[in-house]
Amino acid sequence: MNNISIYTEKLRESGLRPTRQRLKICEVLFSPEKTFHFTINDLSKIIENKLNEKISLATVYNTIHAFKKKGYLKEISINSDKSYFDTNVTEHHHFFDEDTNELIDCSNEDIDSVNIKKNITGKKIKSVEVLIKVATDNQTQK
Amino acid sequence: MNNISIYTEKLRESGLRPTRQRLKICEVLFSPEKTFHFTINDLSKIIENKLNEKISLATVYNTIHAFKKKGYLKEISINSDKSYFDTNVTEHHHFFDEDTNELIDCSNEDIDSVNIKKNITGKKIKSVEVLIKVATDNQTQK
DNA sequence: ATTTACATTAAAACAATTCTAAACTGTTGA
DNA sequence: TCAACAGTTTAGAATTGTTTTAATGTAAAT
Repeated sequence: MNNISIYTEKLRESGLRPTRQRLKICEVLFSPEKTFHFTINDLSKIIENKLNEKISLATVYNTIHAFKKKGYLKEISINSDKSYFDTNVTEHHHFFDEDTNELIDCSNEDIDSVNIKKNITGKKIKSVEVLIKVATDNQTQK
Repeated sequence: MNNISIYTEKLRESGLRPTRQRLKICEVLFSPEKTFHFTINDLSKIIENKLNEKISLATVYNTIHAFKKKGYLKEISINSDKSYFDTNVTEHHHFFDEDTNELIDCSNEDIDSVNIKKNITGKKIKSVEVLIKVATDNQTQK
């Protein structure tokens, strides 16, 4: 199965037809061997610059949201001014570098599993994620 | 020391003069015995309804940001569409109820301390916070 | 081919936040 | 006392990220 058919499959699974624009989006999201974080704006710029294709923002938003809903992408809230998405959809932790505003995956082996002793009555735990804020030593906490 | 002078002190510490409007904001933020979470909009509404005072949004934003900068408030990012602030400025964890969009403090005794085995080179850990998303059992993960 | 459902797009609408410029307030010092 | 000043408040404008709209375009199914 080549990449195009993988992308087509993912799009169909997400309830979307495989159009030229959407396949370009897939190319950016799913061809790199490493997972990564991005904003809609980042993604838009990458497509425009590297792939020489101008896709309207509305299409990008629609596609990203469909992928998120299906579970092919995951949204991460670090600061409130924009949304970050993660191509790593497994439950995992993050470092956030306050100097550079960079978000870095934290491998699950690098952190002991978190033990929660008490839960909210009548509720089930859906996810447990740790955010570790880091900065150079002289930096004050944000 | 009565409340007003505490508020005056906090404002001065944050580089702000104690004006009528700002004291009203302090009254909402710092008089309750329990810490709580709020959005700028919440705060604005509370002041308008309960305290019978209409304060312009710009003033609310400025004051809140000065308090945040000084460390009297803390910003929490849960979802990207709005900013939540917390009057509990200690390092602590949260439950987030996906059914109600409610943010609930998790007492430090209810969770074992998180052990991070590996850090980012050249960086110092500024904070480690856990976010536990919960929902009723039949709910799917967001 | 024609029909139909879905897609793309630019532009408008929207919501949260920030900025601006004018009016206001309180303090200071002639 | 009151003029001058520094800091404040405010409404409204501007900005930014996101969503909606409505017109046009495209592809699949009959």
